[in-house]
Amino acid sequence: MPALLESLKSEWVMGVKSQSKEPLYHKLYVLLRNSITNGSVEFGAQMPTEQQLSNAFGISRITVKRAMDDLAAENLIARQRGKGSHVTYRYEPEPVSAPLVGMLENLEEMSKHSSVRVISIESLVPPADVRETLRLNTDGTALKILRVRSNEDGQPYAYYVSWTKADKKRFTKKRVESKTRIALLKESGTRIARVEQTLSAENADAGVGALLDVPVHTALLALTRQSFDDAGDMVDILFGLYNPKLFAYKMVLGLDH
Amino acid sequence: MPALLESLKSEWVMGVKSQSKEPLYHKLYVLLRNSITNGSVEFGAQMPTEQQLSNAFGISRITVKRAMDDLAAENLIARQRGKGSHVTYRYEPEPVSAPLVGMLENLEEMSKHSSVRVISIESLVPPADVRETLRLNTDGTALKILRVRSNEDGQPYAYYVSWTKADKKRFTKKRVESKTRIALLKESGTRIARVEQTLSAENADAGVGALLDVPVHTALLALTRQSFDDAGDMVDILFGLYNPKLFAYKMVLGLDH
DNA sequence: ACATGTTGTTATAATATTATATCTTATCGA
DNA sequence: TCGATAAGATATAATATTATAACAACATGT
Repeated sequence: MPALLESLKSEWVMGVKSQSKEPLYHKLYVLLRNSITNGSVEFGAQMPTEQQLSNAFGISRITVKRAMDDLAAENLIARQRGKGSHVTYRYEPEPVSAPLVGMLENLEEMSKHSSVRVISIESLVPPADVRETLRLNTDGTALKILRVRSNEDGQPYAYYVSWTKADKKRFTKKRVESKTRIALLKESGTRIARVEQTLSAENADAGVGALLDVPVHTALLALTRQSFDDAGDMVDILFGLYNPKLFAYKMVLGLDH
Repeated sequence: MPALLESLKSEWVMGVKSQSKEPLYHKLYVLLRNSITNGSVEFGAQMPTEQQLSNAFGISRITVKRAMDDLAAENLIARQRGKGSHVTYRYEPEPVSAPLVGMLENLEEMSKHSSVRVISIESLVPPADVRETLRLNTDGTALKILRVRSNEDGQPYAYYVSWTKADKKRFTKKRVESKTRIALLKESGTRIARVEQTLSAENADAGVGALLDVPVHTALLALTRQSFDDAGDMVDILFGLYNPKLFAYKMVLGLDH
């Protein structure tokens, strides 16, 4: 038996017993995918045949085929009748990314090179943590705005949820897409005097994953920005999630000591 | 219609159209769960009844029931015939990240409330990307240090990999654990004049996950810190991964305009 | 006791998923 | 051209999932 097949079989008998519930074809798919993406099987090399895997693992060829088809659908392998399946994925030790860098100083600059799509604007009852900090109008609602920001290539890189203590009239879709929320607040007489920001990280859920075009569970850079007016009252809170492949937060510090 | 139900309905019509494929009962479950865990519905409050949700959302009561049953199975609500379903989950406004650390100014402060464990110190040939930016000594090696930082409760919250252009003699395990790397560099005559930091996010792999005591794939706050001396040469590069549950990066900005 | 409101139980139809077998077609070397 | 290797196509049986309906049982106020 070829060394690769031997190695896979060994992993298979381990993995099958531990992880349960998932269908066979999917467990096999994951196993094979890992062997490709971690470089165990090199670019261009032939995968074990359906028959080989079927025999070695004791499952039907069709089930193996299903897993292989899934790999092909992800463009990890190319399949051909009579020839076999060959790896089309090129293993790169470290895919270096050159993300768009945002600095505090040039938030306006940033918006020049990107566009915003407003998903929704609604007056809703906010979650308790927001409700507590934001002082609310009589009906207990605030303006919830969902937005996605994309770069010049049309790739979405940021997802925002904001809660604003403001009038719905001034915040039409059009206006929000063309101006910053801060500017709109200014119009209605609210001046932002202080901003607190917290940077953290969060996993993408299905919804955000779809909007930012990243797989579920991708690590995203998370920003919470609380804006306060002159009186020290919070008038706006923004939660942002950034695709780290496309956006990173850079700062330069000068030291004296 | 009650405000809460109104609010939920609004979210429902949004979410159902965008997110696809998942079964209705699960989408509803997620929607309701969020409204509970984020505190929109308070502890003890009565949930909308199955009939109400069924009518408002245009799905069968049984499907609603399934979602509610799932909530009950998670002990988020208690259900009772004739009475209704009531929230049993107590919303806690989450004590915002314990070590809230700002910038370089209070790095020393931070180290007072935490401890460092050095995993390894080695002179190695760094990977290509590090090697390029760091100007190296004759033998082409740099000092690679792996560390884990824990808070006062012994919980590990940061994992560091650093590459330093320095003498191994000065960087013994003991010394690294008691002093900052910056201070040690200072001793050897290297003064840090400028620092560039980039914040991003990264998924925990198995190794880091074990060290930080988080599940694989947890989103971690990722920091890259490049330190430059007077001459503008980079003398140190640090890659840090932080558990966002225990550490967040906070900054306060005053606005003039 | 009874009407009303609310969840629990049981049954069921439609569809999707999972794993299999059988037959077909393309590739390539002898 | 033939035989050995591969993957593709079609069919199918057993389950699981999803969404529904109709009826039963409990809680509460009048």
